[in-house]
Amino acid sequence: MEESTQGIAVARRQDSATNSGAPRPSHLGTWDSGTPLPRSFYEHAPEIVAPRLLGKILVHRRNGAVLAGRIVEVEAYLGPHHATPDPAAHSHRGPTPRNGVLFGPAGHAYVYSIYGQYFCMNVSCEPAGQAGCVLLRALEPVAGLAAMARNRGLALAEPANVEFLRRLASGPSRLCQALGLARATHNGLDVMSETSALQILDDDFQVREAVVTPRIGIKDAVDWLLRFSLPGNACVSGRRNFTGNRMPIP
DNA sequence: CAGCCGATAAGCT
DNA sequence: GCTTATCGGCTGA
Repeated sequence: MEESTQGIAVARRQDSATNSGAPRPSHLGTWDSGTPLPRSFYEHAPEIVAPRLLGKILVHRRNGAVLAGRIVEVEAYLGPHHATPDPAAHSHRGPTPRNGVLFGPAGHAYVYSIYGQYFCMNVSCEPAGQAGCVLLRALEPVAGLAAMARNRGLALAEPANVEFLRRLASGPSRLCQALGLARATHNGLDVMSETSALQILDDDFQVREAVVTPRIGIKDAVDWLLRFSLPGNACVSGRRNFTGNRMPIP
């Protein structure tokens, strides 16, 4: 599989059987499995882990149902141990009841409520004691689209079109709503556990480059280049015209 | 399409 | 008391 050059990430695994290799959305492709990443994957600085998470699969299993999407947009938030502390990070004033998960071991979900009505999900990075994390900002849905639409209060579009896919999980709180994630049920879960309801899986989808831009919706450190997205992917949140540069995945 | 605005409550000072 | 890592609806161009 490869990253796409237009619109949506592309699954080529089945293309040879059905057409001449034209790009097609990966939700029509064959995502069916994958393996959790090792703990060591998460035990690096968030600005390294964040771009590496692009293309990985976030899976929520609930009552036999599988809701999943490919990660297409992330942001890094630096822990207070960093040389220049990150004023936009929840952890920047040290541990509190809310952000405790961030100071624990790497590879755990930090789910918090925001604006009284939404949730956002991060993955903790770095060894215990260091509170770097990666905010998951957008998915390209690959499984459980009908359930996601229901969770989001949207009408199911069949066959799925790009605008429908985009509305499902393009935004950090849309993502949580689509997958049914909440602080009470998912904060602190280990995303690399084989038995966890919430996992991040690697299915060998290859990503070579990321677009780098400033982070969204923050007031401090607005010029830090810590937002990473899949080049040209339609499910990335916000405006489609990026002014960011491309960088190789570290 | 870009920009503004209100909803709504946990979390922290 | 004040802020907030958002979203969706509305306005105006």
